[in-house]
Amino acid sequence: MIRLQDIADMAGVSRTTVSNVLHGKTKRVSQETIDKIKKILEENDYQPNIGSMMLTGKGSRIIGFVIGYDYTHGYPSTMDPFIGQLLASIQNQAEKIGYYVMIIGGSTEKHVLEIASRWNVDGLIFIGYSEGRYRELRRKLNKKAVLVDTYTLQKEYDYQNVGIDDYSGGYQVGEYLLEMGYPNALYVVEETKVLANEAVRRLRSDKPFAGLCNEKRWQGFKAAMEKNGNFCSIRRFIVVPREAQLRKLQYERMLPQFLEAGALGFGSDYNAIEMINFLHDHGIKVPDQLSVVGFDDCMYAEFIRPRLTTVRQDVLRKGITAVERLRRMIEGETLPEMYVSAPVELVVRDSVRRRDG
Amino acid sequence: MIRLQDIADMAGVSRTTVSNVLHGKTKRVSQETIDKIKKILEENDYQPNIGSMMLTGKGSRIIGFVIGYDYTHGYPSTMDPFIGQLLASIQNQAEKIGYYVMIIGGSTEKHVLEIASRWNVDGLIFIGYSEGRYRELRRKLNKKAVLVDTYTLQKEYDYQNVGIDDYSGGYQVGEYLLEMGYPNALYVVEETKVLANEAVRRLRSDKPFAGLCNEKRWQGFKAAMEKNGNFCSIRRFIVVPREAQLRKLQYERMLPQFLEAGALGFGSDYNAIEMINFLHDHGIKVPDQLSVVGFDDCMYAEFIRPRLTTVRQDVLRKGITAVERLRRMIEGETLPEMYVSAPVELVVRDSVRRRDG
DNA sequence: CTGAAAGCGCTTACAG
DNA sequence: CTGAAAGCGCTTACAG
Repeated sequence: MIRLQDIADMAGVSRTTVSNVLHGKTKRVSQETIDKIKKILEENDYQPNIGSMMLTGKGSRIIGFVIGYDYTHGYPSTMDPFIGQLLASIQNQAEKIGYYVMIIGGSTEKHVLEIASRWNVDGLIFIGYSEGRYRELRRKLNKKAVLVDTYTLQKEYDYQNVGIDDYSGGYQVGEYLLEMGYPNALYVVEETKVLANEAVRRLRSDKPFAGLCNEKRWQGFKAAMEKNGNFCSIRRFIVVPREAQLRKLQYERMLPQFLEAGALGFGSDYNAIEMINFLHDHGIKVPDQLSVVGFDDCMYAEFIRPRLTTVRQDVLRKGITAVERLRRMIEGETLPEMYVSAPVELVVRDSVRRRDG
Repeated sequence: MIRLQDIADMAGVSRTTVSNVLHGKTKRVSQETIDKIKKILEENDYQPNIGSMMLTGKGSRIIGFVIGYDYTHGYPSTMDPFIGQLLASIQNQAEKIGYYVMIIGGSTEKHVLEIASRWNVDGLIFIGYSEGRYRELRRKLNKKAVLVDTYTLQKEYDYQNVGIDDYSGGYQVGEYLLEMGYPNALYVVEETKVLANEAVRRLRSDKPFAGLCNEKRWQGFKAAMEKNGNFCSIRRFIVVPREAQLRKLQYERMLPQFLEAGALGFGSDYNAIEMINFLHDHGIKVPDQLSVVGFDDCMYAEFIRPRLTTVRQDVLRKGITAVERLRRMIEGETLPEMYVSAPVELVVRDSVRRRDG
């Protein structure tokens, strides 16, 4: 490794001057010296030692990617195509702007805290964190942060939310199913820690609330269903267990109810695909006997037969935006808006059939 | 953050002594002092500053996870369920033993080199690297390394390969298809950089070779097909493009050939699933008209209809083993074997039908 | 048995 | 306009 000292030697100046040029503190350095040093820096592809940077409190250029849940759909989270794609996108963008991504298994706050302070990360990106959980952490950790797919009520400017317009996504699903003749369609979502606790309580009271994306989706769905003056009861919001076996059991129990409703909106493609196969195994034809809509438009949505009607979100863009916003915060900018929501779009394929008469 | 100095102050000793206790250099420290210091260390949950550790050349506790390809199946690699699961497993295990995982987009060697030396990583885990590419890197970078799913011919002890028994996997597929009445089955694999270049050349000459897992699988497949004295030509090894559109074109072109063969073994579940749907769209029934076998047993293998017959590999275990071996190398152990291959097992489901007569 | 001191590669307030 | 020196938190050879 080439050191600052080496550069200084080559240029015939002191380390101080090189450092000053490096940091743009060039007010009182001659143009000649600047040019000379810059050239040498270039030629030698100088990279400051990270250990030193950390020690001198100049940040680490590390972005911690905190995954708030260990398992989704009963599999390790990073297996989830959505998380995988998001991570790919974040990693890619970070690399482009000279940051490094360190993965933090975020299931326990203590752990996040420990890694973040030990590594002196410059910023954090959270996925799968509720506002409450984040605030808990926030009190003990003063870092720039971007939350992905978390909805907040309070207005604060030390963190940001990057998401998609989940409400609109849910709304589009609701509207479409209504139009296709399913005024009693259900909305099915996999349980998260949040949903399992406080959120459900708040949901039951039909009051406005914040939480994870799935709840927003339901709210949109509900609003669409109610647009002609009908009431869409909270009972049509079905929360199913995270564990695959238990989920299957619940599906079996609720099958008559599903068939009566005629159509199901899902919070994820994964669950929608799972349902399509579950129904296949029970001799029930999709969409002839039951219509199904997903969310995400993951790569398997086009694979499954019938091809899945779903809501497309641009995960790659989400990752890029998250990194970009975080970078700006790290560099000291104050961003005007708290939320960034990318638009979503219903992709109609073959898993919904218009109800007769 | 609590510093070494703070601990020393509390114990009423010097930093040196604390450091000595920390590193087990306790030959000439009184038991009393040791106990006292250890207790304080515990109580304060002391964690040495990483920047200092890096600066004093004591390693970084970083494991670089190098992903050798940007895209698989035309999607970002970390979206691939296999990579995702492997990453999850590595991350988990690393966290358990106090290491940290940094992702390195490994498509260019220069980049890997730069990050590895700048961060002074303790070790590297490579996925999707050919032996040739790794050796190239190896000359400029002296780090402990574990290669996942790369097969090597040379015997060296400064790196390790962790894989599954791909040969056996291919063999099991070949044997099964033979037994089910398909002596002319084909083996279909997605192109990699290696396959596109040197390996194909070597393959054509039917000589022994090293490369990525897919080639081993084909070798096993071929051996099984040849066990009754028949010859299995290299022409039955079909390499298809990485780009989805091109792949589809090739499938269309080769469809008559596929149907004549009656059965296809695939190098990955992804490609097998893709084929099942491709066939569905062309009105061809699986397994009635064409039998299909996958590889990996990913979570979608049970989802697709017909459920996919495939080779199961234990990806989680692979990740754990990779980290464990790397740790031992980092700690200075010399490991006796170069290869670790986990066994694989054919999982028979519904995508192969016995050929009549 | 224990501690003072030098050094890792950088930054920055300060002196010239 | 430029550089000598102190300091970040740790390790380690060395002196006592």
